[in-house]
Amino acid sequence: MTTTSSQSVSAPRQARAVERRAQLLDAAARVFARRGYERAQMEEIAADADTSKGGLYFHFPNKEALAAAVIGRAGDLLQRRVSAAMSAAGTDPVARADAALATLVRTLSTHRSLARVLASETLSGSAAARHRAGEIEDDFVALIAAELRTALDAGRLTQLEGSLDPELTARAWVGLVQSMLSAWATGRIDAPIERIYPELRRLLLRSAGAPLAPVSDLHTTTTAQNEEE
Amino acid sequence: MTTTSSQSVSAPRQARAVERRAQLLDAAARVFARRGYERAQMEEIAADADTSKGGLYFHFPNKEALAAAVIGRAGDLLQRRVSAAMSAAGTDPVARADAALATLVRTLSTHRSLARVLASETLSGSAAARHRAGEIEDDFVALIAAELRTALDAGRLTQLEGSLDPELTARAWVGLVQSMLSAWATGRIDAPIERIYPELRRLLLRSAGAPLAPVSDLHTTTTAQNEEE
DNA sequence: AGAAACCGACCGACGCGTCGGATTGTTGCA
DNA sequence: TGCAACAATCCGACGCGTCGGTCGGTTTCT
Repeated sequence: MTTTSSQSVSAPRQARAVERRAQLLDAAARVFARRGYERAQMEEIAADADTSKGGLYFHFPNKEALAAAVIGRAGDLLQRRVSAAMSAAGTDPVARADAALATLVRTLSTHRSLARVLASETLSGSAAARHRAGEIEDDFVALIAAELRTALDAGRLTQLEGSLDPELTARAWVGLVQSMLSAWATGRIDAPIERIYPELRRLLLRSAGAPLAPVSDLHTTTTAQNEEE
Repeated sequence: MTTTSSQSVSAPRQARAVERRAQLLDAAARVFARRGYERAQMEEIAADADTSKGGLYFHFPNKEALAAAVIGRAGDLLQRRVSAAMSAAGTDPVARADAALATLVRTLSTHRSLARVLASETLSGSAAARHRAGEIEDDFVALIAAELRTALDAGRLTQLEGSLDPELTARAWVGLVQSMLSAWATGRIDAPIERIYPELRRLLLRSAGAPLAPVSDLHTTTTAQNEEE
């Protein structure tokens, strides 16, 4: 679990500035999502936020920092939502992992652009953003891996043959969720996530030999929903 | 299954030119892999192939066509290898799907740069290349989905609850393989594929309720290996 | 000789980041 | 309440480096 907050460069004091900054980040997320880092132009981001290049550069020193701020904020949002959902899910490791995945999917599916940005920024994107995106992913992997490990120790997972590697399995779970969401966000899958998710969840749980319907599936986590954004 | 061959623009008659073209594609694949489409410079690709920009432009009309040719060739290679492996695997659908996945992993793992290019080009990359990459992925999904469907009809898959969706499952399998390979190709996973693959395979088969060790696992497919590249 | 293949200086568009100057909001004081 | 002085925020024309692509000329085959 790496550092959580990402106040980026300087903490703006004036309330107006904070709001503006958020608007700019929203616009940047949209443009990065539909164009990718390299093709996104500062000009277009500014226009998308109803401001000018100068105004944009007043809040962010350069394109790279802007991208880093976008994925940083996305990471913070996910972090908060997921950890809230996990603690709300109680102590059963399978239930906790389940809740984490469900929250991840639900959050990203309600923010298509974030899903796209996170997906693409891991490979292309500026160095800083790429690094941060990797960190976020690693955090999730660690989170899931921990739950899998305790589930394993508690004998909650059916072992068909030699026990599974929690790290690798966690990495696989996260990777699968990422790739499905990315396919969905780019329209390569057109079905609604409501139909996709249960199936995805079943595949994941079965892959690890976890009991199938222990707790929450899709709408259970009504916790920690009313935040900003 | 979309068109298979991709002779790109014009079929060069002179033998030397064919070879040169292949060298250029190799270099392009390397550079695209380590820089991504946008950051890759024609100059660097040319240098990497021990030629000049002019020489490069003699064989390819522009950057976009070059990228399309790179992923086109990768797609053809995969297509050939995989279909050979599948028919060598006999008629059992699970064995065939298993062989397809194994070949996919083995081929891409021996061509790190192709793995990277395919992974990133799907999201960023030129329009043509992106489209072609999507086609390749869709072809594989269709291939696997077909096997899953017949396996399902033949009752070869354990149904724990409501039967699975072959398309979605296939999409998930391919997505998972892609994301693991991409993580491996970029060094986010450092373990050798020999260690990763068996675990990955187990996860995949278990996720669909397929019998675990029916046939080939890693070294079985000694078929259709000696080709170009 | 003629064609195929190659070279690399050069051109031009494009996009990031700058900067001098507007515009808007805030504060202190009469 | 009116208003100057100051700060915060915003504007957009321009500078300038960076490539993709061109083209006249050279080298290497056949």
